[in-house]
Amino acid sequence: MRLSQSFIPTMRQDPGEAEVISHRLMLRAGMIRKVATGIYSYLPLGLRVIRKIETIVREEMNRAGAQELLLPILSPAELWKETDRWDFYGKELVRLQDRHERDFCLGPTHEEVITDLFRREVRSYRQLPLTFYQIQTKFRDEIRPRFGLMRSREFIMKDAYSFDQDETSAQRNYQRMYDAYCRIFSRTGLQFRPVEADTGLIGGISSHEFMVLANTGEELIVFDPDSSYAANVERAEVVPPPARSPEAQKPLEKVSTPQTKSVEEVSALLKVPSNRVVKTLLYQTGNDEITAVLIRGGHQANEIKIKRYLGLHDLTLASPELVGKITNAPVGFVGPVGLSGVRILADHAVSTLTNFIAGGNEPDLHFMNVNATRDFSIDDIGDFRQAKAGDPSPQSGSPLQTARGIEVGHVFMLGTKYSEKMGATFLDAEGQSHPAIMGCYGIGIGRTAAAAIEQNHDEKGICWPMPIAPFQAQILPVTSSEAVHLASEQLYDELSQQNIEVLIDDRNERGGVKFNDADMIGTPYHIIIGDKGLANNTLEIKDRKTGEKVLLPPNQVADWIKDAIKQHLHTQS
RNA sequence: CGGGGCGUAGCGCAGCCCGGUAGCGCGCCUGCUUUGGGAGCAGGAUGUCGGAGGUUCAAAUCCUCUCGCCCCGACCA
Repeated sequence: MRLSQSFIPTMRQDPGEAEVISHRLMLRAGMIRKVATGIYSYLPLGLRVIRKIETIVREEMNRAGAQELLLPILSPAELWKETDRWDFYGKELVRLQDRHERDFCLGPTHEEVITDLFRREVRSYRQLPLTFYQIQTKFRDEIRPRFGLMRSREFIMKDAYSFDQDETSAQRNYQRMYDAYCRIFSRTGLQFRPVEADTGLIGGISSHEFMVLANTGEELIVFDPDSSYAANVERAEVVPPPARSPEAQKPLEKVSTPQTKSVEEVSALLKVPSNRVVKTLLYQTGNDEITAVLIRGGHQANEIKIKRYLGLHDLTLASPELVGKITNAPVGFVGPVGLSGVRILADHAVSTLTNFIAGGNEPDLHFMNVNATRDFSIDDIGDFRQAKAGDPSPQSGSPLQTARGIEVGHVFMLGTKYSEKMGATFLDAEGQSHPAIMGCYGIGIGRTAAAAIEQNHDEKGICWPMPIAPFQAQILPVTSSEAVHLASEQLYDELSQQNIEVLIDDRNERGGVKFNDADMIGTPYHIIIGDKGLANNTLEIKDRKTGEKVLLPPNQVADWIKDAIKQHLHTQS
């Protein structure tokens, strides 16, 4: 392709609107332009990357036995009402009416539509298993779209849905998708890690997220350096600490703690390590129901675990007013001693403590030497805190490490949630009717492109991994002599004929401009053609990522490039 | 939705506090010279100052309302 005739509007300056690297570089390299918050146009260069990722996804989905189809973007409210998601999905679901005032929504995901298709068409276990996928534009009216394609409202997603007749087969299908995802992300050339993920209220079976590792990632994951264990912190299990031989219980004591609310303040004032202080969080878990959760100092409550334990999908901390009503104390002085009419949950780490410090339920008061059972009673003990670096791995016991990641894919066992509600059943060999067992599997295509940039860039621009680079090689005629022009055109023809995706910068620009644009666009190989080199009968090939330079006679360049590309595509698949 | 900030030329910004009719850099157009890491000189074009209303002889500037955008917290591919 000729740069002079291409619409690749690069920007010299950083646009003010963009904060994260991938967003900035996508704008500056002329890949995308914003239309409205969280809504972008894909310009030619950006679309090429999107298409490359889609191609890899498509190939691997097909290889895994999934069949491509395309569902409508608009879907009727009736389907969503069947699963209660019309109400449950909330404001994220964009609703609209047609001219007859019938309700529709823009599909944020397609369980309802695909399940509807299934129930209309599939009757027998002989037709199973089935896995469908599509690559389609989704719309979710995100609370806060940001970071360009990383979290947009309109986005391209590959979503797949599997239907199986029994657990075993469903598990096999899940594994097949899991493996396909591993191949997909390996092939994109990205560093990634599958991690155990929260299954939410649907509960149970399995869910994994695929994280592209990047310091700017929004997700925090923990992993075990000595085993395959890795999990989203939201999900990561905390192993209960070993029981300690209890200290002798000391008498309960009141201490005055004016103005000391946080665990840090209390531990500083009383000169006691923070791991002997217990914080008491009050959650409003029903209209008239309050649940207290006890977490040790230095630990963080994990609301997802608490929600799961309580079987709730909303959990809100009690308001300061409410806290005052229940405890006669402001927030910061709440404790379990003397707390009445409140269910008390304790994290494992709290349950093994003796003689700890807790709020006194009066202003400016704490208790010392609190002991469960003697001073108050715990209703339930469980895993209610967030895992952190250094916690023992559930698999090997080694200290867990943390990393940041960008969630680019998610595989999820749905079970029969949708098939039951929507009556998507089949008849087994005995003529018995069963709901199909479903799984769903998503990949954010645009987010994958963004994640690739987060992971592969330097101060000059993008360094695309070969498999998803918009072009494989870029020719930079860097002086304006006729000889350079001829050599460039000749090489361009040669590479094009060999099906190399080559971009030639045939603009009437100075060398510096071409160098900088090429670096920003991030084509893996730059072929620099100038009078200096031609005088020695050489062209210069530069590896964008490593900066390594190779000088070669013009007639050897095409072969060299071809080999290099082959190697890149090969080693990464 | 809560908190913070910003809307002035295609892009990045100054001007606003203290009202007097809009400026800088980059880009763009023309010409000449240049041409291996964002060229030089000369000339030129470009603005409903986000929108509406108000105060005033006079509003980018002050007041009210509104719309849009960005950043920080609760969602998810």
